[in-house]
Amino acid sequence: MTMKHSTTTMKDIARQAGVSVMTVSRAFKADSSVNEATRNRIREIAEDLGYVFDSTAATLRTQKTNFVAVTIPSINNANFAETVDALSDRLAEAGMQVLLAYSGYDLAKEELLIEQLLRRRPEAIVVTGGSHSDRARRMLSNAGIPVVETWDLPAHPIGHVVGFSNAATMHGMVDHLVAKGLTRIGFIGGDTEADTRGADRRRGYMAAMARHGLAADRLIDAGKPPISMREGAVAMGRLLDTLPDTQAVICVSDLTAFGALTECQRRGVRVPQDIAIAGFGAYEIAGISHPTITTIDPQCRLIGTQAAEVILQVLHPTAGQDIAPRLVHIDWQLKPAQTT
Amino acid sequence: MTMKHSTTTMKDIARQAGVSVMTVSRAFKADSSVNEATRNRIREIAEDLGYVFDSTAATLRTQKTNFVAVTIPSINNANFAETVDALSDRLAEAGMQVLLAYSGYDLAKEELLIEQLLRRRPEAIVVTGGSHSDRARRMLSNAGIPVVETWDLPAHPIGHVVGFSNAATMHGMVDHLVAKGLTRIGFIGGDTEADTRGADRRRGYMAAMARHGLAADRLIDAGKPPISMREGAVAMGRLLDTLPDTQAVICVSDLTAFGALTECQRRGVRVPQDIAIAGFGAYEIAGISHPTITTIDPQCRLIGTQAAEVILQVLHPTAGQDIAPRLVHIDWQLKPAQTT
DNA sequence: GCAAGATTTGTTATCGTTAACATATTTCCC
DNA sequence: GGGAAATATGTTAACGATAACAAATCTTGC
Repeated sequence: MTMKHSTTTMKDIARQAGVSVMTVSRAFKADSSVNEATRNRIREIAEDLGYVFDSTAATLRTQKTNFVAVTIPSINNANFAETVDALSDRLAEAGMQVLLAYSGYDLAKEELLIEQLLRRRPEAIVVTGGSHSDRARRMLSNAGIPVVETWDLPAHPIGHVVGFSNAATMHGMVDHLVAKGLTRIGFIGGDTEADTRGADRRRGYMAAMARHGLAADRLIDAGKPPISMREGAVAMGRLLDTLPDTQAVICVSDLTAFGALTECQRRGVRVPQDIAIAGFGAYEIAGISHPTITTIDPQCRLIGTQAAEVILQVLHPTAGQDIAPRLVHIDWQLKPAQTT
Repeated sequence: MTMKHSTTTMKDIARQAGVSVMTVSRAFKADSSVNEATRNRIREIAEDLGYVFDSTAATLRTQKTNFVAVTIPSINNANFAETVDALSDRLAEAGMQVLLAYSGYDLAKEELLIEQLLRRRPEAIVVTGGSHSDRARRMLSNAGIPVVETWDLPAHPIGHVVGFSNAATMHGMVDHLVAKGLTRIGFIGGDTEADTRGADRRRGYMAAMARHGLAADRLIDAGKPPISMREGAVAMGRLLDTLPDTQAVICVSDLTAFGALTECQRRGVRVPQDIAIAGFGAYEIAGISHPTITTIDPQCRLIGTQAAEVILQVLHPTAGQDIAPRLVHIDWQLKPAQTT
């Protein structure tokens, strides 16, 4: 219980305990051979001095940081939060931590983040999506650590992949709606450039409509991602104003979809009788709103645990395991709205 | 464009450029005196070798990490996400990064996180809430860095505080409902131990009811936090089953409140005519659901920017500024539901 | 052309920890 | 009781960067 501990080091403890610094170091390692009495004495003195282990120094010497860097587009997104949560949980079991950074759906910012993260020498890096700036791709390739791209199936993966085809989910969704006899189907999404996964879904919608011989011309651009509930409501208003005969609308996310739903409720448009509403992400709200929202469950947590699994396998390969890039396909599921 | 860069260091660049390591180091610092031609040559070689600066080593030597540690209860919470986002933005302007960790509403886990974070030698640490384990408090006090407690007004602050009284917000809410002539007011919240802010709100509700001479006996325990929408719906079901004459219900968060709202809709209970619903947090859903939800806006982003401001002031005190612990009061606001 | 000052580069030591090796002490078995 | 094995501790050097100081090179004005 002294003050000014900011600078307490193993040296101080060693002096006080009358041992060498190395013995102190060993006293903190579980498996090392130190006399039990000595170890306890050292631990006590450390506690007393308010000692906090300096992992910076240890990292420099051992070249092991024991953390995995993760980039996501937004911190305020339940989908990515679940993936990160599952990832952290699984990695924590292996004694590793996650260092999280978010890009704000901006590839230039992502590039910057990746550089900053790599400077801290992570053991592996997980990025969301398969679109990155050229320099970001180069840095990732050269980093000499496992790279996992998630939430996407990039055409030219950098390293490992744990994801699904966003476009394919929209094929599934369009098929589902068409099977219900709906043909005049719209799409509410964001600015194509920024949210690459959203853009993929939009393309998937268009391709799927074409496959059914239907016009994919009921596209509402709701601005820069992420598209909020409010923007979803505004977009729905525009759709109802301009194309009132629309029978169904697919939204880029469940939050957008919920906003759209509330706009219908405000206008007295009945859902799903007058218009069906679908989203993406299997957010809690999709299953509990009244009425519920048809959605795609991308299995957020599974993406996280699988990414962790890939990392652990590649970092600690057991005999006979190849070190080839992994490509893990995540099976998304369509969850229809409850027809109560 | 060589391979195996995992170990490229300034030494390698120095050798290739025919200069000393120190010159390489200087070539990466903006203000240092290096011949422009030399600097460019070094930068080129670095790029060529795929060099990535090793901040671990720099940190050890300079004793500056340039990051602030932050703990929040949950990563999947828009309120905390906004606070962290605002905090990051402001700190980024000053060239600092945020290292985020979440405790899962578990004080034992928070203690562990705090220790792990301090080992990385942050310049400052921001924690959510004012309740911590004894050892956590001790570690924070002894850390020798600025400590900011947020989202609360602790009776015995560790260092600086940027927050508000959760109990006071509930006084405001009860007053608001009573002013509308409602007296049979319930509360849906979580397990008292785990979510200390939620517990404070619950206590605030009870005190406020007592102040009005009303019975605070319509308490529904919705389980372990965070209380989801679904749990809110279930809790509302129990309230309607057991105390159908309840006129208003305050929920521990807007998400809980929305779940409660949907349960009313499923049962044909009219909101707000039959029962009024209030929440907490000014989540987007509170303002857009149909009907909207009365809520408390705790000014999440302001908490973040103010916390950043405190940290920057304390870390770089300008002449004449005291270094006394700051106590920043955040003015929450009650946002009534729209009466359309 | 030369001293004084400015600019550029180099040398050495160091941050706090730990791997690798060396040495001292204890245990244990025949 | 002697020596091999096991246990406990110490010494040295290193991880990759940079602060502090030293030295070399270049400007500049008279």
